[in-house]
Amino acid sequence: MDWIDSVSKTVSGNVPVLIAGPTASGKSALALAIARDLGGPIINADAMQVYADWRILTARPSEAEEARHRHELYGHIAGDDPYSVGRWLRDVAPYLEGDKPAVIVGGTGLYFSALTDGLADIPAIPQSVRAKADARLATAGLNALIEDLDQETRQKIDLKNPMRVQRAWEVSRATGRGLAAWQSETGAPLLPLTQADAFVVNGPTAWLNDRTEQRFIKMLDNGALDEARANEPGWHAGMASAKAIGAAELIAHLRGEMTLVEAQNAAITLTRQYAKRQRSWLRGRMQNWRWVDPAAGIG
RNA sequence: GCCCGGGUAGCUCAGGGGUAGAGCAGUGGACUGAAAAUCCUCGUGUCGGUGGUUCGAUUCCGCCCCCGGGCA
Repeated sequence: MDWIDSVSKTVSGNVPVLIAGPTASGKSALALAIARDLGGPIINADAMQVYADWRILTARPSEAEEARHRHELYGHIAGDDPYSVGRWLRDVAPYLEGDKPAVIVGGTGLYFSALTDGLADIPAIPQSVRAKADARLATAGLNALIEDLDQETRQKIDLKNPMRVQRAWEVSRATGRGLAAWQSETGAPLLPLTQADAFVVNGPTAWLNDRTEQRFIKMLDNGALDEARANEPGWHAGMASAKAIGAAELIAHLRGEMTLVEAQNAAITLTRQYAKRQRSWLRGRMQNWRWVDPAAGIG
């Protein structure tokens, strides 16, 4: 009996199953086994796998896999359509109701935390406000954005982080209220942790790093370059799906700006760094989840 | 064999008589709508070896070893 069977046995079958973990940890295989047992759909909780254009590069389930079992929220968003945690929460909500429990699996810690801890009910920010923020940042600088914030928000966020500052600025500009005020009114979560079977799949760093490397090589074998070739014509670095690790590198290679080996090495390093950030999030915020180590057996 | 350049952190390299520093990699962390994003923290290493000069050498000098390039 392998680790997947061991873990599957501990699932109650009455509540949704959550499976988080760093890339290449083996969480998809666990999700498939559990979903088959329970009969419910597999729901994506990965910020990049929602995009349609990089199936191979983002390690999305193949068409064959999707034919074998029901998968939702995979590749349902166009690559140039900005997505967000908020949209994801609205997307998952219907699947929490089914009579057969859903298995929600992915590597985006923020999505899971928003699901089980709640997310402030802030209206969507119009593109025009994002554009204004971009312009102000470019011409007046980060400090100008910071000066526009209310005191409470200024104390709450990381002022050295341009994205956090810009987000706060956009919220205040678009809604007339500070981000901190909104967040202090965060409502109850859609799915409290107590009403789910939650697992973190994680192995030793060296084991994970090795799998990360093997997996990228496998992606190339599976046609990642053809995928890049297909995406190249309309591709631009600013589009939402361009953040998929390896996308910019493969495109650069196709355009003759780097060798395939360079592209591969860069992508592998980027993936390793990403997995480290994932581990950091999981260790910090998923202490109450059940930790499973595929390299050692059940945790 | 001779001449020139170089041998300094895992890698690429800067520095320079008072025992050394950046970038990258790596580490730990933060993160409530861009999150595969974004941001913060952490740098002792026989400064190739060995003799000498000096109060003191990784830094100057001699010899040796290795790597480039050039001349034969």
